[in-house]
Amino acid sequence: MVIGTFLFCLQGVRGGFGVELSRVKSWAERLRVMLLFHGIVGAAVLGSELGENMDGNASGEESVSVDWTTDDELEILAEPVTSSQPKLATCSREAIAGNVEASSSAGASRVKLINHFVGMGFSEKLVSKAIEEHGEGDTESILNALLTYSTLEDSPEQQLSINSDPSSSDYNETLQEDLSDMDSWSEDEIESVHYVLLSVYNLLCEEKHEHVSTDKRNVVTRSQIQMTSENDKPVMWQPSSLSEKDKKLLALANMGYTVEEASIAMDRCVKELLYTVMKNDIYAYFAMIMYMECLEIVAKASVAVLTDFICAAQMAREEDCYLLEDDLKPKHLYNGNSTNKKRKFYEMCRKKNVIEETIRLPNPMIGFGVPSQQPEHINRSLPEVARGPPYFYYENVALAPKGVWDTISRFLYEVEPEFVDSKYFCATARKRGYVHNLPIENRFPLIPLPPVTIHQAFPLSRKWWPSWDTRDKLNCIQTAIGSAKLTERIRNALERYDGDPPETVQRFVLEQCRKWNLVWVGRNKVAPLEPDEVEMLLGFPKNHTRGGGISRTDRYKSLGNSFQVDTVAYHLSVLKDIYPNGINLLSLFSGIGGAEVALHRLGIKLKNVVSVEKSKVNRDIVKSWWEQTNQRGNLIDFDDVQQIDGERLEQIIDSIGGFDLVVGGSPCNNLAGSNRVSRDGLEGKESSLFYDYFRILDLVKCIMRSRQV
DNA sequence: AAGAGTATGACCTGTCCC
DNA sequence: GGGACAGGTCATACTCTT
Repeated sequence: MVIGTFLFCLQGVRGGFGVELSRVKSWAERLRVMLLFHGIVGAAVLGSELGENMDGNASGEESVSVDWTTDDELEILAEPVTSSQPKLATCSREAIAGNVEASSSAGASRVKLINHFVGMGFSEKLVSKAIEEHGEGDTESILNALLTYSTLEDSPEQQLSINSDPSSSDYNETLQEDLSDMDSWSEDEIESVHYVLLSVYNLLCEEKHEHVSTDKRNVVTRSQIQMTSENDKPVMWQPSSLSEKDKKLLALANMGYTVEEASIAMDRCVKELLYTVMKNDIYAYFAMIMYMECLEIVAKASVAVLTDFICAAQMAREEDCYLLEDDLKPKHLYNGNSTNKKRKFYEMCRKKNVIEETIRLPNPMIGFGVPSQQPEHINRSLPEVARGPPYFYYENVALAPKGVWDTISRFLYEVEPEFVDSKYFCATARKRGYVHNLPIENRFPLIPLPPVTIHQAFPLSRKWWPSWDTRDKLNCIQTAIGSAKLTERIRNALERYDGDPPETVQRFVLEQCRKWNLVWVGRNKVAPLEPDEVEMLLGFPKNHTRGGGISRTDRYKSLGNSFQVDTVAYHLSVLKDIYPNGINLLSLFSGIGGAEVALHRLGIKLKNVVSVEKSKVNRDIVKSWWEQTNQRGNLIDFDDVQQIDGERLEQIIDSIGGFDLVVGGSPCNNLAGSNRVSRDGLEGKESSLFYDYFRILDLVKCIMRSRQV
């Protein structure tokens, strides 16, 4: 049974090395099956989320438009629900539960209890037996009994008898197919896959021990695998399949490391990589991609890399504790010591070429060109799957933690991000990455061209601008402004001197001016930008965010989170010729409507705009702008991207005839360098909404494709 | 209660120098 | 090549004021 389940998964592992969507989707189901099978409740929730997130249908029904079951899944789903195999039971929990309910003559509570355990992956027969032995009241004893039964069934002899059971012939066929497929695997491939799956499994067991007592289950630990005496042979792992690992351990031992050190290092190598995958709140696609990366990395890991891990492990041991040994809370990845380790880990991997070279930011940051400058070489070829319609346009901060843009690009159909600093368009810097499938020829800028220097933007400030402040561009506009206390301190520091202040004072003042984007508004007086000045710099109409119940602080916040309109408009300008009659726009994370304003200013008619924005204040700003600009199209707004599921999208697409453009800049909170508290990367609370952008975009593509057929 | 003010680093990159 | 250094960053949590 266990062998079958693992082989079932292994087949997926092998198929999952690429990023082809159907394989990833297939994988999610496989992982869910594995997790459910092992009764790891919390992790199984993750597994089930994988499926739900993929078709955007939380009810668990298959979306018409998304076919994420591959042939082999369909085969398994078709298997009889009365099979005694937990693997089968987990494929359709609802179906099984219904079957159990219908066939059982027990009372309601008993049916519920049976459903509960069947839903965890145990067969109805075993569950009934366990309940009879332990009564309905003691669920823990029932669970332990079920786990014990499973352990007994896992022995090869038992496995044989189960497989010979006529009622499980379908399962038998599947298993044989899996086995035959394995014949074509290389030894290294099998070894790597075994090893990683084992690590995932053990890690899950460690993390979830509060739910399931591991000592009563057939958990094969690393120590068990290393046992070589006859009595201690692992139940489910053939020693031959681990020879490569043993060779590595031996090589490390020969280099003077103890077997324990080598073993721990190998464990940590995988655990470090897999840590992110194991958090329950992580989104499915990311988890799957990370998982596949782990497999690849470990498969490629050389002895030299592992020696580095031993060094890291030794260093870690000298310190208080290692995050993955003692505490698996996410925050530990982002505090002092662990971040250093993480960095060391990445550095080591990069040195050893274990991790592929990450996307690097261009210098100058002009993407595929800005009005005043063109890069020397443009190498742009879109993968077939990425081509529109619909066109898509995704934006986020360029200076995100390492690896974030690689992930974003990988999800968005392997399209290379275009990194552009808005200082080439206006008087303020704004380094952003844009992933889009738009043509890049024949772009044109918005007219009139905005001021591109501070003095052009704020001519009145020239009078007060000291010669030693050499700035001609402002830094990135953020969500908070410099305080009055700070500007007062600066004034006090400068008023002590008649002429130019000493260099130390100049340096202090300049540093603060750069940090807080202060401009000179009088003799010795600096001040933060006013909200309307920020609106102008970012390309919005004056007073765009003013009034209607929005506070000054909120204006800064909304503007700080917005697009730079001229930059975005330059990229979107190519749509004007493609859609002379206007476009249907899906705008996710609309904010104050940067994309809408850009398209409007380009003269591209907005036929139907579906706008999704959480902040009511921002939604009101867009609504107000929509009315003031006398738009003739329809503005439909939603407040949460997670409400947008396949069904709703189908309705919208059927009524408006499809989207021409899907725009979105997902939250950057957990990516932005200014965040000192929760710069958690793409898996952060807000920034993980990127996966909703991808989910919705992918749904739109699928639905529109299905409508064309 | 809402708005405004304030203190709170770390990560990443580029540059310089040895 | 690598170490030191400088600059820049779509923020957050708490406290104070109105």
